Amino acid sequence: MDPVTIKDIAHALNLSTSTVSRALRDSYEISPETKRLVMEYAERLNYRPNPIALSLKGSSSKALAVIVPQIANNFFSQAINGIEAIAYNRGYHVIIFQTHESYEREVANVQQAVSRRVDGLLLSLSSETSDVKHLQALIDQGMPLVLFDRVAAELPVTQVVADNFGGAYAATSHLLQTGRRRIAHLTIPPYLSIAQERLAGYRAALEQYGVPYDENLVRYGTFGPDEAGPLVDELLALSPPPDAFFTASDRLALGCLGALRQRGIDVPGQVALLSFTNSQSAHLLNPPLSTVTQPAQEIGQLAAERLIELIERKHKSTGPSTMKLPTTLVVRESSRPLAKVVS
Amino acid sequence: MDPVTIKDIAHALNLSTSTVSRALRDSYEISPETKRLVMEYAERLNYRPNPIALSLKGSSSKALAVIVPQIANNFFSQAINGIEAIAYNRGYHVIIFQTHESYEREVANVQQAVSRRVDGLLLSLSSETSDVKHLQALIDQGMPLVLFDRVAAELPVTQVVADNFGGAYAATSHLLQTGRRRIAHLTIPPYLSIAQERLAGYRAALEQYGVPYDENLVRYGTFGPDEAGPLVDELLALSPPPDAFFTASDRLALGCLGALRQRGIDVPGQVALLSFTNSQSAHLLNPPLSTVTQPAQEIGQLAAERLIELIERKHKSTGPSTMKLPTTLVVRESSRPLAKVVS
DNA sequence: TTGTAGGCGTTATCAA
DNA sequence: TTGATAACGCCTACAA
Repeated sequence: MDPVTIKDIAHALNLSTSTVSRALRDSYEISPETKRLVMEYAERLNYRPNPIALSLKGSSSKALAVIVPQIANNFFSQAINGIEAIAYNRGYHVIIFQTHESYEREVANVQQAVSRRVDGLLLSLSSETSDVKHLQALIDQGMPLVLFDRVAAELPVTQVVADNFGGAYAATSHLLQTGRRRIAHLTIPPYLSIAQERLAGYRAALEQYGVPYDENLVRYGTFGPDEAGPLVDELLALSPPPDAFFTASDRLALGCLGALRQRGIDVPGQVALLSFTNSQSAHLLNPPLSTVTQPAQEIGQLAAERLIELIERKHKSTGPSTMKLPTTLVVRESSRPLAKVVS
Repeated sequence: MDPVTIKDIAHALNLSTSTVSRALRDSYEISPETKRLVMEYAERLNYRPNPIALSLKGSSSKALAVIVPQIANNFFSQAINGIEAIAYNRGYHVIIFQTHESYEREVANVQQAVSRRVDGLLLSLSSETSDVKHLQALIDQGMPLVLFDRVAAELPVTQVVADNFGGAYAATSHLLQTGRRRIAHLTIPPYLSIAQERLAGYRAALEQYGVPYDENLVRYGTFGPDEAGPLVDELLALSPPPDAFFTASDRLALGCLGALRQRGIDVPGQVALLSFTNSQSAHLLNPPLSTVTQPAQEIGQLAAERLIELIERKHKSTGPSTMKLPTTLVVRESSRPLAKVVS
């Protein structure tokens, strides 16, 4: 049972394809009688316009591309969730691409998305990406584009991010307030906008408390497997060693916590641990992990909304802007009451 | 800068579109000289065939649809990861659809996938789905289809699953071996194949140990938020109350653990907890959670491999089959050494 | 060895 | 109010 086409309907009803096409789109130039006939028949045969043909014809494809480094990552899977929710409501489909943190794959994915004639792109940069010419080209072509989370401020497009500076500032401040002075920062590759902002927030808090910045305390992970252990060892070998860890991701936090416990270090007695995270089980960890949470789903939703706005009324474009969503600091150290601070 | 088409190349080189088309496909009937000319020019202009036109033409679209209940779920995001890896290597793209556990959306998504002319579908049933006519129709149309994880044995298609029976049997046996006798089973909706198989494994282990099956000890969740608490309360109100919980998912395990701790119940002293899970941090929980792990990524990979096989050589189809991948029981109770049992 | 024509499903333009 | 035709980008008989 091949899909029903306009041609089938035209044939069956002894009409021309153009008449059927117009009837289906409820055109004013078709008689009510013909419309009824066509509509009913189409309904009965469960006619669905072929989106491929529509795309080829040059109108919209009703598809959005989402390009992320990794799906199997709480932040991104939650963000995609938000994107998909909005897209679905507005009649768009979502085609997902993963870059696996590779610049090459990012470029290839962008090309593919374009040749698939998506109506717009949502993108979060790979950690390898420092050159954004491929995105500039996209913008020059007039392709609707919204960046989220890992963005490139120099690009004239809408960007949706969490308040990474504020979150890192709040996190570091909290550690300082509870008496920590040697705060290690275990973070993600330094090209990334979010890494830079978090580092800036961390430094700002240190400065505020008159604690000198020590670059030895900052280490960059690479998304490799089991990378936290060695980095933790390096940090513990410093003298004096850190009395707190501020990590920039779920993965680093879990790796760090595992490494610390394996080495018999009391958390948070000897060393405190606080992390950016989107994991659902931070409060069930041993010890419960204090966290800075990004509103992943909301970021996805907002980004998708902006993109669809851009697509559907390119003319009255309000121009690019950067949207910062607040992060939430949740303190879960067993010794103190549960507290929330919104940055 | 509009994308370059065959027509552009033909025009520039004073050739016909068919000659260019054939030259690009390295057809034997084109002179080496012309081929070189065309190839070089195409290269220079960075020509890429328009996949939309190709799809419309009726050949393959080089796209696969993946339909899952939820992306923001460790099992599925890891499975998609595996799918995407295989698909990418074989030159396919992945279009992802979420059903949000809704039968209606599942049907709609299948339709959409078909009208997007995907070359094949990978699907994991929604928890609402009991009627699989929409899939039977797909099969009748000759559309390549592979089911994974949540499958429907009655459909004559390739199915890729974890050994849910074996995993549940191993898990329950372990709890019985450690002296538990009132083992509650907190699981997912009963329509799902995996729920049934896990229940069967649970029952088989009980029988093996001569422990009578008590249906009061089995409760079904519905993927709602915060649903574990009430279910845990109901179970604890039984007399005698359970001395162990065997949960069927990450979500239920975390909900259950949270509920138990909130109620001041010692885990695993008073009540043991063991779960099917794909979370990365089970060993960092308090207490470390013993788990049965599904090879999510491998399931995705295998399913994608099978699907692509099906697509690329429909003729010598080897017929539908069910593939069961082993699960792994990891015991992490603080009182005993780390052990692994493969089912 | 190369070119011409038709078609995939749809819409837009122009004619009837 | 309806129909014929061309076009989107590509491929493939069939003709030259």
